[in-house]
Formats: sequence, structure tokens, C-alpha cells
Amino acid sequence: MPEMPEVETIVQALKRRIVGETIVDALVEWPGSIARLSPAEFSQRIVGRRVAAATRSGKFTIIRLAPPKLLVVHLGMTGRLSVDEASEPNAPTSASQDAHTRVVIRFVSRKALRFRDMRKFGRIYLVDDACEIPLLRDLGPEALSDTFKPRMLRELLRRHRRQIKPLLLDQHVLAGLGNIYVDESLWQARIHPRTLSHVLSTEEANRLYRAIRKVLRQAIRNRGTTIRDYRDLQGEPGENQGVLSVYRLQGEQCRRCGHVICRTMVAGRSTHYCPTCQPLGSTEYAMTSDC
DNA sequence: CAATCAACCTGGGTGC
DNA sequence: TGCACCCAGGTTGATT
Repeated sequence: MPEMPEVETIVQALKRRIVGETIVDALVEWPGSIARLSPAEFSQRIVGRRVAAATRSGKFTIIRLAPPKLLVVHLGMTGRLSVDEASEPNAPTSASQDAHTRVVIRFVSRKALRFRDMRKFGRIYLVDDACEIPLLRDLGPEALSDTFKPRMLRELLRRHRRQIKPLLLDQHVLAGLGNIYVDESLWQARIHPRTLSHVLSTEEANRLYRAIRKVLRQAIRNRGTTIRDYRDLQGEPGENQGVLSVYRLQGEQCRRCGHVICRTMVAGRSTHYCPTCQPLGSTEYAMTSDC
């Protein structure tokens, strides 16, 4: 479900709503959501700590506790976080709100942080150091950080020799993009999703850099994309779905050239692109039979 | 090293 | 209605 802009939206709200809160207990409804620890160990280790900060790395939500400990959440495909207000005594107001609750962390103030996850792909970690979580330790550069420069993208494209779409989806290479924003970025940059990364020209790589930054910034401004499950901390859907150019728009007209948008499979992921705006180089062209 | 596919899960949508 | 099948925003690990 959530890519970086959705996680960023949630983290911004977490900063406002749970920093300073002290944990009284944790209810684990589905032990599988807690990585490596039993529900008893998890509860025992988290109780009494205060929320010191909320930050994000790639698609990971990182809640810093005091005394020092990191509560790290990966939302997987359908994970959701919400904060129950003190007024509602930890009893969900409606049945739909309680659906798929896996973990509830309650605070002294009677507020509570609720983790819901229909498909159970999400995970909550309680660690001393981010390095204890393999993907978090090995995360590529943040796509929107000030230190990520066009030449870094160019070098990274040249270093790997892979199809551009799976490369951009790989969080070890670049942190933040998921299926929606990779398709949107490649459309914006006019690059076919199967293009081999190392054959991209400097001009194409620079276009891709600008596209990624533009697409992610816009998505954050629109508070994320809600296709189906995504909700922010308040339970509100995002608004970015209204400005998508290709994702899930197969059969419709490309807003740039008017030709029909195609859907195909790349790296096992549903992939959307405009075959006119995003042509594949002549060498590889014979290989495609998409659309 | 890179590509593909299955696996982890639940549920919504579609077509017969 | 029921059922089979496809699809889903992520990541990992086995296989080719």
C-alpha cells in the first residue's frame, strides 16, 4: 500500500499527536505483526517509555523512545496507523474502525496508537539500533534528500545493469519509490519501464531525476495516493489519485500525446505506460509484445 | 549478476 | 447464489 509519500504523511501527523506520550501497555492481537519478539516480551520492553520523536527512513516509520529504543513500523501492503483520542476509551467507535487491528499501544493520557493490517505483511520492530533491521540498514539514498544529486542517480544507473523499473523499486538502490510512483516517474521522464538502466543517456537520467522529485513532492503535497486501503493517521484518504498520469489508467488516453495507455507485467508488478511517449530503444524493441 | 516466480495473507471484483 | 479466478500500494528467497 504505502510508498514514501504516504509514510511521510503519517509521520508528520505522528509528530503532532504522539510525541511526549508515555506508554502504559501494549495489546497484541496478532503476534505475527511483531518481529522477533513474543507479545509478552514486546509489551514488557515498551511499557514506561516515552515517545521522543517520529521520523521516516524510506518506507519505514521510526518512533524514537526514551529510555532509548526504536519502535520501527513497516506498513507492508495494507498496514495503517491511527491514533485513538483519549475521549474514546480504547473501544473503536465503529466496527469498521476495529477491523484488522493487530496491535494497540496505549498511553498514560488514554490516547492509543493503533496498527491495523488486513494482509498481515506489515511488521513492527522494537530494536536498539536501526542496523538490526536488514533492509533499513541497507537502504539506498533517500530520493528526496538534499544530498541526493543528479550525478548520484546517473552513477547508480550505470553501476547496475538492470531494467529501470525493478531497479527503481529496489529499496537497496533508492529509498522511497513503489509501484505507483515508479510508473508515474517513468511516464514523466518519457522512459520505457524495461529500458536497461546503463543505456540511459545523461539527458534521460537527468529527466528521470527531475521526474522522481516532482512526482514524490506532488504526492506528499496531496497527502498520498488512495487507491483502496491507504488512510492517513486521521483515517482520511489522500488526494493524489486525482493527478495520476498512467497508474491504473490503461485504456485511457495519454494526457501528453493522446495515445492509449498500456498495462503489462514487469518484474512481476503491474506496469502502466504510454507506448508512444515511452518508446523502448530499437535494439530491444523486437523483444516486446506488450499491449 | 539479473530475471522470474513463489511465498507471505486477506478480501474485492468479475465472469460463468 | 456460488465458485473459480485474477488482482492488490511490499519484500524476501529459491531457482534458472
